[in-house]
Amino acid sequence: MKKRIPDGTIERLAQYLDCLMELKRNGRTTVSSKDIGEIIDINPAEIRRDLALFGSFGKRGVGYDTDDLINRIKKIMGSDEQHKIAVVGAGNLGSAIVSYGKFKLHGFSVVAVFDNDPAKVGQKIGNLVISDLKDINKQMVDKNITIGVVATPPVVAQDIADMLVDAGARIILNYAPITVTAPKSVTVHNTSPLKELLYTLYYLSGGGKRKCSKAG
Amino acid sequence: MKKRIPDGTIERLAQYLDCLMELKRNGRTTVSSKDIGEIIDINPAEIRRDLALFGSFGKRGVGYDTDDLINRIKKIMGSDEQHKIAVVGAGNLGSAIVSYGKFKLHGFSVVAVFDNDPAKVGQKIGNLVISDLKDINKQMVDKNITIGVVATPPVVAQDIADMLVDAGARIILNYAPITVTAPKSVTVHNTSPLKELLYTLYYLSGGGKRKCSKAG
DNA sequence: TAGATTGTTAATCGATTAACAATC
DNA sequence: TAGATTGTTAATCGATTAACAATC
Repeated sequence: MKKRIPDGTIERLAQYLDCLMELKRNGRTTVSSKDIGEIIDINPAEIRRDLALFGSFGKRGVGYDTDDLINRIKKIMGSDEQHKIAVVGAGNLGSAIVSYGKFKLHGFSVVAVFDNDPAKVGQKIGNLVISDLKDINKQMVDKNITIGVVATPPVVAQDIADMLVDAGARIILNYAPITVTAPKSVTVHNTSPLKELLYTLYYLSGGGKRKCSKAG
Repeated sequence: MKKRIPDGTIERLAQYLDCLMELKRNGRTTVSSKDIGEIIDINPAEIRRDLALFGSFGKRGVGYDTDDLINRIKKIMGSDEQHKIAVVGAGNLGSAIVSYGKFKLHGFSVVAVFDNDPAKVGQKIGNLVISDLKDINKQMVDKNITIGVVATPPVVAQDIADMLVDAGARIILNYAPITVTAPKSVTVHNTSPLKELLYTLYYLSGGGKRKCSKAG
């Protein structure tokens, strides 16, 4: 099982998981690669091949046990464990992320929000109290937070990312409209509505026709 | 020039553009594929190959004229023209998107925000007045809006997407935590913080080490 | 001219798909 | 047993990289 895992496989795994959880809610106890493939428009052979990279989870002639496969994929992705998130920036974007409901389903929970605006510190988003940015180090260490979300204006985004890394973040998810960097040991994901728009735009302006739902 | 353009090329084109605009701000009037490649960590041959799909924009022995290449790529992507955006949902997420500063640089402008909450209609986000959702059709047609952004709770996201399509949207950018669909003639991009997190998570939990900045 | 860098062809690499024996 | 579907190998397809002649 020490094969190299393609990036594409990881993206698809997240899709399979989403699809399986939906099927589970609908009461399906067993699924085949054909079922999944039809729903998310992926070749069944590719699904089996992706899964085979990690082991052999199905029953020939039958398919996969929905529950079992969900747990397997969660284990592979690491979303079987609890992961704690700190959000920096309590503006509109930060508030939206804190309130985002689907994290819990996948073992993520936002346990801290920081801002440097004294007017905001002490206020609440949902039932989470906004903390002063200067407490970031202490709180992240105390609460064992591994994921940092940057939701600040672009000028300070890199500084915030650095602070998060110093405080022990292993993943940085940056929503500020600028690319931030971090040491190799930290996984940085720079998201931006702009990139997504530019990407889709090409297909609008005569470029081509296609299904469109990339990770990210 | 009627080659099939790989999806990867389109993603990279957006990266090149970002990089070139940065270089331009720094006063660079000429760049080589090697320069760009070093900055964004992409093989120079791949950059030249990507560009060659659309024409021949450089000077041998010299490189590319920064301004010229920016304009070429903008033209290819369609971001040389003005594109109008309507945002549905004037909550935290919608507000964040409306306030997002980098759109203008690339020819996008948010020209309408809708909500169905009477308390919000008439209020302002920045200097844009929130309109009643029932005016969506009229406004989108009148203003010739082609891009619709869904920033609503998940339960209504699909309905909103349908309304946007009816009103003439050619691109739907969905930020609600559910997958929405649309007719083939419309490009849908479903974004979700969750997908991004799941994707990066794998690399945290022992999966692998990598640079990480996919489109979207 | 000598040096640099393009545009493009050919070689490599990796990912997707088809096919099928194994087996439930 | 007959039908279905897996796991996996082999074939296909596409994308990346290396190499280099063209040329600024």
